[in-house]
Amino acid sequence: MSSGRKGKGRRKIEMKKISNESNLQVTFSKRRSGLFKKASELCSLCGVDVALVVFSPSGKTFSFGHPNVDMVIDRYLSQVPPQNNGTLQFIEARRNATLCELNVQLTQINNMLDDQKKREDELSHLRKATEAQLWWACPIDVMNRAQLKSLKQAMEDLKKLVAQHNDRIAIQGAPTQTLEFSVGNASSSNISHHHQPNSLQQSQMFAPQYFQNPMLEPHLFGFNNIGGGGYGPPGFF
Amino acid sequence: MSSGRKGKGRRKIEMKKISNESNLQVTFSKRRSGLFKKASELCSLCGVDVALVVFSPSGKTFSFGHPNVDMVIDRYLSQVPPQNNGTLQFIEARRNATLCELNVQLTQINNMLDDQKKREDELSHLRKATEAQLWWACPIDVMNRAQLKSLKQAMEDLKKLVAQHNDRIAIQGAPTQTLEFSVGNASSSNISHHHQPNSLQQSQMFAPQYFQNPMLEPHLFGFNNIGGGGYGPPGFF
DNA sequence: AAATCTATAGTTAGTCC
DNA sequence: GGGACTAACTATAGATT
Repeated sequence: MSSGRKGKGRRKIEMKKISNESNLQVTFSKRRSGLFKKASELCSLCGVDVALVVFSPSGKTFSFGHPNVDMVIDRYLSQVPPQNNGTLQFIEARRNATLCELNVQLTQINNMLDDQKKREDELSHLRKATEAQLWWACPIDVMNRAQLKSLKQAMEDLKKLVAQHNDRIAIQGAPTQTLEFSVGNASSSNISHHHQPNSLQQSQMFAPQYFQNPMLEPHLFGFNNIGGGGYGPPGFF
Repeated sequence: MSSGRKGKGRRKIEMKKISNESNLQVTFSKRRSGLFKKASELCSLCGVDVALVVFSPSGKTFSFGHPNVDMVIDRYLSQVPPQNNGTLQFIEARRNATLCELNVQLTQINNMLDDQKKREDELSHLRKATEAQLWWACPIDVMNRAQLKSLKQAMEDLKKLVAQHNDRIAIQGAPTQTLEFSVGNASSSNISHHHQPNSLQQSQMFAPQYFQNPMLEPHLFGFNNIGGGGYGPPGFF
């Protein structure tokens, strides 16, 4: 009774995507639980703000936050935007989604203004005609026309601004089933769901992951030692 | 070899906020590392999307995400809004903060447009009247001038609003020190920093935590067993 | 797919640099 | 703050029900 007993108890596993579907599901559940527990413990012990969001392989959403997810996300988002470069520029994508509506409205406004301008022109024309007959008419209408012209210019500038702005906009949709549990003090648990018929969006391929922080010790994770292509050398952890 | 040796090695700790400052700091660092590692492992093993954001007691931001934090936040945010009811309605509070201003501006713009339209109508009316009967009438010029003038004013205001609007969209506030590490496959690591002098915003008091998910087993954590007030019974974990 | 079990892999509290 | 150490403590892979 010494060596052969390798079949029982925890065994080390390679740190790569689990191929066995059902195995993956089990591991996901267990580790998800562990992860959320750890996060909660970190809050409890250190009283820090934490947000954790996990999408299951089947597209379900799990999240935890102290004081709550959105608070933390907000805090996070409010400090990231300055980093408008490259990868992070889409940060406000969703924010801009609504902006898109605003742009639509602005466009409408522009259209209306154009119409107006047209009518103004008509008016101007008419007045001109009138003026032609009224020798004592004042030349102010010329002034008016000039004003209208600059006005139109202004509007065009405006339009350009909005267009630029619009370029920055991206949108994506897809609601998901979500459910909340109040944890800890049970004062304000609220539960709500909505449905989302969308199927899982996980890519089988791994996209690169990012650590973003001032001093997360990469060496602790050994990530800086990774030479090969995978997520990490087998058994690294 | 039995009882006295309590001084060395890990000891169980109560699951409540650590009072000793420096102790807390150490624990925070260690557990933060562990948490991020676990999160990363979950990604590696199950290939799921994860976002994790942690604010240190001193206000520093640590984050991890697969494929990256903002992607996941975006996904998360894009599914929560439909749930506009109750507690969660404030979800986009901050996000909407800026949007709110924009809406105010739009409203103003719309109002101005309405005014314009009204004037348009007046004008149109007047023109009709003029056209119909008084080809020799002069007063329209005056009318036109006044109306056009105010119109121009309106447009100028509008332009100003839009300009402001644009400024605000470009960027606001508070850069933060942030650093990213690419994890796993080292293809697109990008690193960037900036500073954030903000001090810690943690409340010493714990606000309630929330779990938000479809089936995160609360009993696994024992949270549903909590009768008292705290985060959990001492030694539960 | 979830609850339980078990042995073990992995994490971390306390302490010293 | 970070690294190293040790001994405990915890999480969990795999099997079972």
